[in-house]
Amino acid sequence: MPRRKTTPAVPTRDRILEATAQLMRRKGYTATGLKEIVNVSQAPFGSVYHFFPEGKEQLGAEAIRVAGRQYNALVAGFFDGAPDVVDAVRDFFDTAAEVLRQTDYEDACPIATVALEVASTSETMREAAAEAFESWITDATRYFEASGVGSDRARELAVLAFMLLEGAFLLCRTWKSTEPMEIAGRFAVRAAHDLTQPEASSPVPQPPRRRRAARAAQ
Amino acid sequence: MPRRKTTPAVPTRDRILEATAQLMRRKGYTATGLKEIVNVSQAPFGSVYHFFPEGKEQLGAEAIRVAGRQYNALVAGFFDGAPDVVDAVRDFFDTAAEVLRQTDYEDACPIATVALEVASTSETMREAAAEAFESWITDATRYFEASGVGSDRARELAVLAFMLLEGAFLLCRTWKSTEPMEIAGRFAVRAAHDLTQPEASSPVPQPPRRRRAARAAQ
DNA sequence: GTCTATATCTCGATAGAC
DNA sequence: GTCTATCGAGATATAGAC
Repeated sequence: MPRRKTTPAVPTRDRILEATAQLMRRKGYTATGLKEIVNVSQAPFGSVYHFFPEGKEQLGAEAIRVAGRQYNALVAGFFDGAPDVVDAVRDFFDTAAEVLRQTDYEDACPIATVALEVASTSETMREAAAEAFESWITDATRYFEASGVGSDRARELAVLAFMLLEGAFLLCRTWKSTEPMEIAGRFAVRAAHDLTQPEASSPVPQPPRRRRAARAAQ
Repeated sequence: MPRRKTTPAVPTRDRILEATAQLMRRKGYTATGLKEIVNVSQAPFGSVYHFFPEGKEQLGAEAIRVAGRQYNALVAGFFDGAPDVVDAVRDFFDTAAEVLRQTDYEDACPIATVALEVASTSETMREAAAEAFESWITDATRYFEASGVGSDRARELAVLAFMLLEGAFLLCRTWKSTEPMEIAGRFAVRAAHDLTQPEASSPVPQPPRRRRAARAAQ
C-alpha cells in the first residue's frame, strides 16, 4: 500500500537547529559544514537560508541558545526535587562521567568548544555563549541560595562548579578517561557541603548514594 | 647603500610552528588556514609541506607539542624558586588574569580550543594534546610533592588546579571578565594551602602578596 | 515554504622552476 | 630550500523552478 509522505513531527527549522547543536557539540563551529547539517537534519539546503537569512553565523548563534536552554532544563532535572543540593551536585558529576563513557567521550559540554573558537572572532556567537553560561550559573546560584547559602557565596559556588565541570570535560575528552570528572565531582561536592552544612562538626565521608531514576542524557 | 637580504634569526620551520601555535591558540585548528600561517610566519608556502610532509594535521600536532613545552617552561618559572607552592599557585592565577586583560582575552590556554575540536576527529592531535596536559600535570604534581604532599593527593591537587584554570579560561574569554579566574585562584590556593599546611589551626585569610618580578607572558 | 542546481570563494595540497 | 602557479574538493551562499 503506497504511503503518502507525511508531515514530519518536528518542524524543519527545529530539525536544523537540533542537528547544528549536535554537530557543534562534537566538532565545533568551523568544522561543522552546512552540507553536513542538512544531511543530518534531513532538510533541504535552501531551508537553511530561508530560516536563517544571515547564514551560518546566525544559525550558530541560535543553535547555541537552543543548546543552552536544553542544558538549563537538564540542570533543573537534577536539582528539582533532589533530597538536597549536595546530592544533586554529586549526581550531576556522576552522570556527566557516565555520559562521557557511553558516548565514547563525544558528548560533553554542548557549547564550550564553540565558545572558545568564537570568543575572539564572532561577537554575535560569543554573546550567545556568554548568556547561556550566565543562565546556567544563575540557575545554579538560586538552587544554592534555596539551601541557605548567602547570595555572594552561592554564586561563587555556582561559578566554581561550572569551572570544575568544564575543566573536567576538557581533560576527560582529551585523555579519554573519566578520572578527572570524578576528582572534579569530589571537590564540587565538598565545596557545596562546606557551604550548605557549615555547622557539621565531623565531616564524615559520605558513602556513595544510590542515584535517582534515570533521566535524559546529558 | 644596498643591503643584502639577511638570514632570519629564527629558522623557517620554527617560525611556521610559532605562527601556527599562536593562531590555533586564538581561533582553533580548523579556522586557522595554511595561507594565514605562511603570511604570519613570513614563510614560503612550499616550506610548509617541505617541513611537514603529512600536511596540516602533522603541523597541528607539532604545534601542540611546541606550545605544550612552552607552557611547561612557564609553569616552571612560577614554581622554581618560589617561597612556597601556595604562593606559586596564587601568582600563577593572578598572572593568568592579567594576561587575559592585557590581550583582550585572546591569550588563554594555547591548547584547549584545539583539544576540544579534535578530541573526536583526530587521534594524532588528540594524543599530542593529551601528552601536553599530562606533562603539565606531572610537573605540577612534583612541585606539590616537594612540599610534602603525598603522591596521590599531590596529583589530585594538580588535576584540580588544571581544571580550575581551564574552566576559568573558558568563562573569562566568553564573558570578557577576569572574575572567574579570581574565584578559581582563590579555591586553588585554598586547596593547596589545606594540603601543604594541614597542621595550621586557624586558617587566617592571607593578605595578598606582592608578586615577584615580571616574567614571560603566558 | 520546499527543493535543486549552481555560482563563487577559499581550502588543503601539489608540481615544478629556480 | 625557496617560491609561484594552480589543481580539485569543499566550503558558504544564491537563484529560481515548483
